Parts: sequence; structure tokens; C-alpha cells
Amino acid sequence: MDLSLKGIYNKLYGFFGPQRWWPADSAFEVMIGAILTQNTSWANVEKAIANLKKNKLLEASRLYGLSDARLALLIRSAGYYNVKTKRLKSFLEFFIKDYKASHKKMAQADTMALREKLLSVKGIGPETADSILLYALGKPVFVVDAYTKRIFARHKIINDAGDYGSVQRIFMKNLPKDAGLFNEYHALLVRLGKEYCSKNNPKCTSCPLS
DNA sequence: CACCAGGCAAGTA
DNA sequence: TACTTGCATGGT
Repeated sequence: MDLSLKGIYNKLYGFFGPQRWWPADSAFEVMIGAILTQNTSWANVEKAIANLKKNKLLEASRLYGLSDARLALLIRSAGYYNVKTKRLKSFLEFFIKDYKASHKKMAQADTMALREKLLSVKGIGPETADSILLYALGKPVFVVDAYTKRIFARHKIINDAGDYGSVQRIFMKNLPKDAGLFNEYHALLVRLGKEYCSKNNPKCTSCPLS
């Protein structure tokens, strides 16, 4: 049995097939979605994004120009709407002032330097920063989330389901630095977490990794 | 009714 | 450094 990280990936890919992440039509939509989905179900985020699209507001300067009250109302379905309104605004200010609202300009920056800059934006923590780097900009950074920690802790593949950085390093030191692989791997872990390794199913019944 | 969902910042010891 | 708490909707 192959318990290597690549072996687990191969097994998941064979079971689920390609996931084609991130579910979004543009890099900007990925960045906004990454903030909106913090500790929130994706279904609720989809409604908020659809709301923005319907009003033709999924664009940096237009979003930034909205009043906090108006923006909060538009993203209401994603929960924590007051907090997320401030987080979206702080990110948009950074994105507009430092990169002229261009994800292409942003992608030219050195990956680790950009990561530090993203982390300095209020409301962007490690998972949100890495989601933007990987899924919006195509940088080879592994995204760790609640599913990742739960799956690997539950299956005892990593003994220390510790802090974000230590889990991330395990992946990045044991896999080729390939954005396509990191993209698909994390997407597959989310799929597995939702369907087989959820809190509702603590024994991972019929889990493809078992 | 309770619990959960693709976190983060701020406060406390 | 290592906890704890507030934030909030919508589905199961």
C-alpha cells in the first residue's frame, strides 16, 4: 500500500477524477470568493457572488466604491457580513493601490514576498493568502484548510495536525513544486472531506482512503 | 432543536 | 506562546 502523499493523491484522483478548481470565472472572482468563504459553506458564498454578478459589481473599483452598508447587504448570505465587508474593503484597497487592480501585475511579484504582503492585509490569513496565490495567480503554494487537517489527522497520515505552516511544509517538502498538482490535490481533499470525511461521518464510512 | 461550514483578528494568561 | 471569543447565514 502506498501511503506517500503522491500515492494518496493518485488514489483520490482515480476515485474522483479532475475537480477543475477554483469554481470561478476570473482571477478576481477567486480572490473575492476566498475571503467570502472563510469558515462558511461554499453554497452560501455562491449566492453572494451571484448577487454581485447580477448587479454587475464583481469588479474592483465598483466594489470598493460601495458603501459598507450596501456591500454588507449584497454579501449577506455568506455570513459574518460586517466582518467580511471590512475584509473585502481592506483587500480591495491593497489590490487597487499596489497593483492597479490587475491580477497580472500582482502575479509578477515574487511569490513569497507577495505572500507576506497579503498576510499584512487585515482579514487575510494564511489560507486565504495561499488560495489567492494558487488559485487566482497560479503560484505553486499548497493550501491547507480544515478538511486537510481533519483528513490527515483522522487517517493518521501526519501525526501532528498542528499549525498551518507545519502541515503545509509536509506537503511542500514531499511533493514536486507544481501548481497544477497543488491545485488538484487540495480540490480533491475538499471533495473527500465533504463527501466522506465530514464531521457527520467521523468513521469515514466507505472512505476511498480506508 | 443543535450542529456544521473551504478563517481571522483581538483579547487574555 | 497558547488558548478563547466574536463574527452570522443557510442547510441538514
